[in-house]
Amino acid sequence: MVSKTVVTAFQSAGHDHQRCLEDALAYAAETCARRGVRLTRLREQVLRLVWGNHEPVKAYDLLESLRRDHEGAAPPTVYRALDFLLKEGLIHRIESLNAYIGCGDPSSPHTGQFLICRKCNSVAELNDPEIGELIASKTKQIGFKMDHQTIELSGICPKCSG
Amino acid sequence: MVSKTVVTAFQSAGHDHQRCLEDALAYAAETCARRGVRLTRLREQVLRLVWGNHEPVKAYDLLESLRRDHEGAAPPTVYRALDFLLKEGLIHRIESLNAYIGCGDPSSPHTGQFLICRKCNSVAELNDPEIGELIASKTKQIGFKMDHQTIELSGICPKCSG
DNA sequence: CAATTAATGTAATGTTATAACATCGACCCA
DNA sequence: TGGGTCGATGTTATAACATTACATTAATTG
Ligand SMILES: [Zn+2]
Ligand SMILES: [Zn+2]
Ligand SMILES: [Zn+2]
Ligand SMILES: [Zn+2]
Repeated sequence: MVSKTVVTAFQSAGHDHQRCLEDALAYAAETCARRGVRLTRLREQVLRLVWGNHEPVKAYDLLESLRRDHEGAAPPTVYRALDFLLKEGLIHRIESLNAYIGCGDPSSPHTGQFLICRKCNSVAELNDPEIGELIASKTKQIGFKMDHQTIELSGICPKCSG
Repeated sequence: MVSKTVVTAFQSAGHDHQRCLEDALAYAAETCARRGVRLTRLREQVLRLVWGNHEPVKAYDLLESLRRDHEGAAPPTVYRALDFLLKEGLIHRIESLNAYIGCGDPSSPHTGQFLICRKCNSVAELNDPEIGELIASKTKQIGFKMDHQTIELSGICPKCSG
């Protein structure tokens, strides 16, 4: 998969999410295999839950879902899986929501630029190099050595404003 | 005060923070008076504590400080004051740190772009129109009606890398 | 098959934030 | 000046988010 500016678009009505989900899981499995890290049953299940839709998911909601077929799940169960998935770039954390969302392109590490619809809660992810580079150059000008960007944009998505 | 790109710079060694603090408080008082809102003793005290230095401050640290001369302070005491100060644009919330920092230019509402040093914890605030407008134009292109930006950049400040 | 390390289980606790209702105090207007 | 109104604060409890610490189990390696 080649790097793209719109990593995950706002989804249209006809979106085949079952397919979208299975693709993401297959791609994650492949990515982990290539890297020699273990996408265990538990981690895969959490990833599947995060990918349940295109909305950010909260840790304790994941915990509740997880408990449906994983009786002993506790907060560390979820947070450890999330830490792994974050580290491998399979999901992103949305700081302004304390929530997590699947990444459509874990091939190369990136921080992403998130468009969050405050009406329907859906999220699109950009990885726009112009934005990243403009910010990098502006911060460099004032002597700042940037190593991470958090960019979260709140508003109304095309579907909700249409 | 005219709008500036670097709202709050990284501070140099000789920085007269006492002066900086008093200016900010005076400016806040003036701004509130102009708007007809009440910068009460409590709110001013919280603002003073947030402006204690150029590092983000956590709500429960504020609470602890506040209790030194305000015996009955409880979480709502702090959070209500913070809500007021946020609404009036006198402080900003740093989402990635769950912390709060004074705004050097509350004259016009803005969201700010924060440079956060992960070594010394100091923060600089930009309000760079090029960044804001590039992001606005990119998001508009895909039909997103943006109404709020969260931009938080982590790295090493000039003082710490020098 | 032991030894080692990674992953998960389990209990407790720490940290951040809000809800709900009571009281107080500033301000306005008879 | 007294009473009404509304914004601000007090107070108690709890919700929501996250980590520590230590025990146990599973995978990997020699
Ligand atoms: Zn989908
Ligand atoms: Zn991504
Ligand atoms: Zn200062
Ligand atoms: Zn500001």
